[in-house]
Amino acid sequence: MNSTRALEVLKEHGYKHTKQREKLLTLLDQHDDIYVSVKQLWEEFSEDFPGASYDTVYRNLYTLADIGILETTSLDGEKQFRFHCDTSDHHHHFICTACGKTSAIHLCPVEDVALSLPGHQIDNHKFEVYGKCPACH
Amino acid sequence: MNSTRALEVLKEHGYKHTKQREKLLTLLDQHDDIYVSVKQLWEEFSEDFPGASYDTVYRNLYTLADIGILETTSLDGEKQFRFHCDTSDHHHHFICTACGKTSAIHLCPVEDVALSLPGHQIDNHKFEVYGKCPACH
DNA sequence: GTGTTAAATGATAATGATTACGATCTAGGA
DNA sequence: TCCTAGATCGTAATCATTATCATTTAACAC
Ligand SMILES: [Mn+2]
Ligand SMILES: [Mn+2]
Ligand SMILES: [Zn+2]
Ligand SMILES: [Zn+2]
Repeated sequence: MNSTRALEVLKEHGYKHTKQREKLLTLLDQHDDIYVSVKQLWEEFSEDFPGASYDTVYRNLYTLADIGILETTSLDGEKQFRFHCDTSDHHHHFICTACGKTSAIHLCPVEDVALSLPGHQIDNHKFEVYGKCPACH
Repeated sequence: MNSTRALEVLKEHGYKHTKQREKLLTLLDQHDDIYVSVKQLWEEFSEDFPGASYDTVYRNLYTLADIGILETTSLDGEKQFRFHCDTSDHHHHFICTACGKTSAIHLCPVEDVALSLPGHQIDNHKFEVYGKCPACH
């Protein structure tokens, strides 16, 4: 996923094309494969839009996540955002706790787990590996 | 882990035996294998200690987690606590989103993942499966 | 291009979880 | 019993998230 495609998806969902959304998507493009917090995006956003409402950044990030453009995780009780992966296969991520950079993990144990939990209805799951990426350690 | 053993561990770490801590551990005993929020524990706690400080419950839960008596997770941005499992084997949990009840998952993919991530330093990982337990669905 | 309108933004405040702090109380040892 | 470090209480600060409403603007019809 990238900002150009994201603007199309926004339009498909009936959302307007605003300067603010374009800027936000550009920022997300610059953090490719990296989880970024609302606060950091708002700070970078504010350089172009001084006095921008925090809520505008916050609300748009949640909108983008809602329609599948972004994916999210929570680190230290703070929500983080990044473009949704393009690959069609189900996978998970290694997340660098220093820079937020992610690496794909093409291995998911949830199918095997389901077999070992008879009577349980599995709705979703979370598998994340944390550490330092090659550049950070 | 249970309240009796927990009181011993507290003493081993130089913490005092207080009525409040005893009550808190009793409450945790009553929620065996179930994740409970600070708020819920504080409400139950307040029945015996009207006007109890929220901070007392909160601080003690974090103390107990620090010294390995409790384990924690975060659901909807709210921290949840339960007694640490007695089993010595590394494992993960299915968590019922209706009642908090957990079931052990004796399967961890992190070793295999490490092999597929050369150059990455792996510090920790999270694997949780969510859904409805047999009693709730 | 002009006007219309629903959506988006800005400004600000409310909420809820977490954390901090000083005064008071108390467990546990001398 | 007395002393004191640690624990609790009462209260407030902090931080992320969410809500509200007046103002602005993108998209569309004319
Ligand atoms: Mn990916
Ligand atoms: Mn367990
Ligand atoms: Zn998976
Ligand atoms: Zn594991």
